[in-house]
Parts: sequence; structure tokens; C-alpha cells
Amino acid sequence: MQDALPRIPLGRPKTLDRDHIIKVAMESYWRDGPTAVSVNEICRRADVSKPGLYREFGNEDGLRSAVVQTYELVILSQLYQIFEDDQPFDDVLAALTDLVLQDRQKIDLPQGCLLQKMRGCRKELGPKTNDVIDTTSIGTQSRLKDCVERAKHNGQLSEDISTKTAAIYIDAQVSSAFLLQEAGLNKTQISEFLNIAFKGLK
Amino acid sequence: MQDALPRIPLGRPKTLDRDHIIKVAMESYWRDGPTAVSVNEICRRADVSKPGLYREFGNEDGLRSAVVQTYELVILSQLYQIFEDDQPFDDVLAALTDLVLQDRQKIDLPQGCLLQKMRGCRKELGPKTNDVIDTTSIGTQSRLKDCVERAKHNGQLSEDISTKTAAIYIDAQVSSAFLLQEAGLNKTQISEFLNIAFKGLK
DNA sequence: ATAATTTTGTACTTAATGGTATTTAATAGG
DNA sequence: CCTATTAAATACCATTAAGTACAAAATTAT
Repeated sequence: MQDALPRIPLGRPKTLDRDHIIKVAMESYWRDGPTAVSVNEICRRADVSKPGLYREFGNEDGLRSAVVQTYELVILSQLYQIFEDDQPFDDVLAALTDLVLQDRQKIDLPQGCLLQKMRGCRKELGPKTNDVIDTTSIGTQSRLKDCVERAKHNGQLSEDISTKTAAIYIDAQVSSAFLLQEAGLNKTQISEFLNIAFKGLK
Repeated sequence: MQDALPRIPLGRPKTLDRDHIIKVAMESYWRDGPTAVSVNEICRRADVSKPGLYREFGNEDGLRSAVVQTYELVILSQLYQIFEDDQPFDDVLAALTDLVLQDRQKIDLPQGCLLQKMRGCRKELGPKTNDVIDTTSIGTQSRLKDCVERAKHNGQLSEDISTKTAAIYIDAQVSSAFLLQEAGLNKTQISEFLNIAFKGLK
């Protein structure tokens, strides 16, 4: 079979920038809170008409779920990289600390973790968004569990702690560190905090 | 000077039950989220007229700040009791675990910690509420610090960890445990989690 | 040209929000 | 009984929310 030639579409050409809307919405939800920014406000910030946005995402739930998906793809991938790199477990924990401590303002990104913020107000979010939150959380957990399993296998982590609990524990500590950072703690304090937390794993 | 006799007030007698409104609002914010319930809805749930509520609390910010104050008085007092009881540090940590694990449904209270939920969306709350959140947080921290200092003095806790960091750490771990509980983890898992977390202090 | 097709934004709807002006009800004192 | 005083709720306000009907604009095909 021959490949179909790129068909020139009929009608008015597209100008609506879906990725741009997602980017603006992501930063808005991330910085101001997932329930603190209205669709109206996002339209204003992204300089897009409301029907344009609704055509693309269906409804608010569609927009928010698209945002979470993009967040996993663009932001959480850094985290996944750490889990997948085959390095000593201590280095993994150090890399996690570095990730939390990296200066967000320099790269113009909001503080904290959007997924965590979404989880915090999930009752106020729609079903689709809740689904994406769940699958993303499960994705993170499963990667973390693989990492923990590997560490156990290499004798870098005690077998006493169940893999699931260890994964939940590490995730929770990183989340706490993000929260404390947003509350205004300095790098030294965050570092000290994670030090104590990760000591419990040894 | 002579004590003034109890003056009988003129006019229509009061029937508005301030404490009842606070109770209803507290449970609403706690269960559904501090920004998820409108003043209208609270009026409905408390069976009170809107001007009645506004007369009593001024505005939404006034209601929310009153709720947080009551929360400290009624709920956090249990926590404060643990910090103030002069018991071995290990017992303090065990008592904290018990507090998290107590069955909230039996006593018909929502899960999690309202103060923590308020902190999570503080940008969406008014200035008065933010003030009360801050003073309450400081109050908790200061009691925790006293408790930590005592433990250090009695040789039950290493002097290596700064008192402030230890206090922040313990508070964060309890908060995490509450969150995990809300996410559906069972008692065994929560217990295991706090076990690991508190191990880091030893 | 003009018709067909697709994308676009103006302007609207309905419902809810936080907040209040105003009237009505209930009491005490003269 | 009438007035002053206090507390109550009805009914309203402006604003904003999420979501949409519809006509104008921009293109290709005829």
C-alpha cells in the first residue's frame, strides 16, 4: 500500500494553539491552585476565546485532565529519570534531594508539585481529572517500586520494609519537602529534613 | 466598685447560635475542603439566614478564621495534650501514632487535619484566616519544640538534630500520615509509615 | 464568482457567588 | 398602649462562574 499524500484540509486554517493553552493552564493551576483559576481567567491569560478552549477540551474537566497528562510528560519525567537510572540507592535519594532543591525561579516554574496540589483538592475536580490523577499516581508508584526492588536486590536497602510502603514513604517525603519549601524553609532546612527522613530507610 | 448587675438587654432576644454555625462550618470545611463550600451552603446546612451569619462573622473571612480558632481549641488541644504530658519521647511518638489511627468515623469527625487543608489553599483564603492559620501553626510548633527540648534534656533524643527541624519534621510526618489515611491506606500501612519516619529521629 | 467547508470569536444563558438594604418580629420601659 | 431598641429573615444586588448559539471569516473546490 502507498502512503496517503498529506491532504490539504478544506476550510479555514487552524490557528488555535492547544499546547499554549495547556502550558498557560498548567502554570496557572500550579502557581495559584487547581481550583483557584477559572476557565475565564485562563482564556484571558492564554489570549484565547472561550468557545475555542471549549472546542478543544470539551469542558473544564477535559482541560484539567489534559494539564495533568502534560505535567506527567514534561515535569514528572525528570523524576522518572532518577528512578530509572541504574545508580546506587543513596545516589537516588541524593538526586531526589537535588531535584527538590533546584531553583525553580531561575527556570521560571512554580514551586511545589502540581500533582500533589491536585490530589489535595480532588473532590472539587471532575471525574476525568481524577482518573488521570490516579493513573499518574500509579505510574509514579510503580516506577518507584521498581527502583526500590532494584535497591533491595543489590543489597542497598533492607528487605524488612515492604516495597510498597517504601515507595509510598519516599513519595510522601518528597511531597513534604516541596510543601515545606513553599512554606518558606531554606535549602539547608529542606536538606536536613530529607536527611532525617531518608535515614529511616537505612 | 460594685459589680454591675446582669443587665437585661432591650429588644428582641437572641436566638442565633454562633457555636452551632461554627460547628457546621468546621465540619463542612474539614470534610469537603475549605474552598469547596460556599457561605450559602453553610447557611443551608446550619439552617441560619445569610444576614444572620454575616451579622455574627462580618464576612467569609471572619467565619473561616473563627472556625480555625475553634479547631485549635477543640481539636488541636488533643495534640497539645500529648506534647505537654511529661512522658518519655518514645511514648510521645507512640501517642501521635495512636492519635492518627483513632477511628474518626466512630466519633463522627472528618478525616485528615483541617489546619493542614487550610494551609494547602491559603492563597484562596482571606487575610484574617491567614493570620489565624499562622498563629495556630506557630502555637503548634512552639509546643512541639518544648517537647523536643525536654526529650533532648532527658537524653531521649540526639542533640544532633536542631530543635526547630525536629519539630517541623514531626509535624510534617503526622500530616503525611493523615494524608495517606485519607488516600485509603489501612492502619497497618500508616503505622509502618510512621515507624520508618520516626526511626530517622533515633 | 460562488458554493462548500471548516475555524473562529461575539454575545449570550443560566446558575451560583459573596454581600446587603429593608422590612418585620419580639421584647422592655414609660 | 405606644415607643424605643434589638434581632431576625425576605428579597434583592452586582459579579462571576461554566458553558453555548450563532454568525462572521478564511480557506479549497467548482
